Amino acid sequence: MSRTYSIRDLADEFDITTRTIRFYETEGMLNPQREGQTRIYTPQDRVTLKLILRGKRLGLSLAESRELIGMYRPGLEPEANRPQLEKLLAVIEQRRSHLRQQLHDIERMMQDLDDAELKASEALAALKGA
Amino acid sequence: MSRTYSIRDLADEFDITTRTIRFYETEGMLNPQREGQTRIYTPQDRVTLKLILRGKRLGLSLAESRELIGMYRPGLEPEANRPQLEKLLAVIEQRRSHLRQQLHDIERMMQDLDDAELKASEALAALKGA
DNA sequence: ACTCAGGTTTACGTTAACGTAAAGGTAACT
DNA sequence: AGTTACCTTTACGTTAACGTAAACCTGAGT
Repeated sequence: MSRTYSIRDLADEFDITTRTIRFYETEGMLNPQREGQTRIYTPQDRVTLKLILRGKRLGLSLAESRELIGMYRPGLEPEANRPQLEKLLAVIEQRRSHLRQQLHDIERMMQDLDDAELKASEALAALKGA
Repeated sequence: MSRTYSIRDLADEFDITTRTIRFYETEGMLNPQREGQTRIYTPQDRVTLKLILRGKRLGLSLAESRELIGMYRPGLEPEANRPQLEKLLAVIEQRRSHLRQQLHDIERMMQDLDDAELKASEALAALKGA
């Protein structure tokens, strides 16, 4: 019922190359259906791709993204066993702490940029005045 | 007057290898003094290194960090010319927008992690109950 | 004199994440 | 039939940011 996407559809929407999408497939992150040779992507695939790219923007490796994305795949061993789940929680906590560190860095960086911008525009103003 | 640092001091403090520090030097980001062969680092150098690493945590390339750090070097052409300053402001604005995007991504990621954590601990609880 | 723990240069190796051809299939115009 | 516009696989190339190893110096301790 729900619509499907060509590889170009997704490449254009997310502003990446088709090569990139095929690469993610060889890395086992996507498994599109085939119509003959041609790849056909479901909305599910599209969501997965979106998650990969979001992770990428945050500096995660593909391997790391794969770990996190694994959790969003329903029906992939619903009765996951305890050790796996516990490891999962650990990963989550570690990731969260990483994000906190990033937030902190961003705050300080923003502050530094404020200072820099101030200095720069002051210097510009001084030049105009001269 | 102010103290100095050996390459090991800095490597230990920031938990990186000496190779990394030397690499940053060949990339023109550090210029320590020499005492014979041996490198001697000033507090200034230490700050520069700190900025490099902060940028790295945020996913900046060394080239990008170098651009930003250039602004913090006092006495390096105090009467910087207009085009340079204007480009600088542009870089800052672009960087700021990138950081905003990252903040957004982090928020959504955190939210997703919240959901995932909930699911995981629910699954764990269910297992314990069984 | 010897060792040893630091430092140094030089240079080749490595990994991730794709880029970039090359060579070819297929469906649809014209 | 020819060209256009997609898609495909295969495979070698590339860049950043270091790792790793070899071969060497050098001052401090024994």
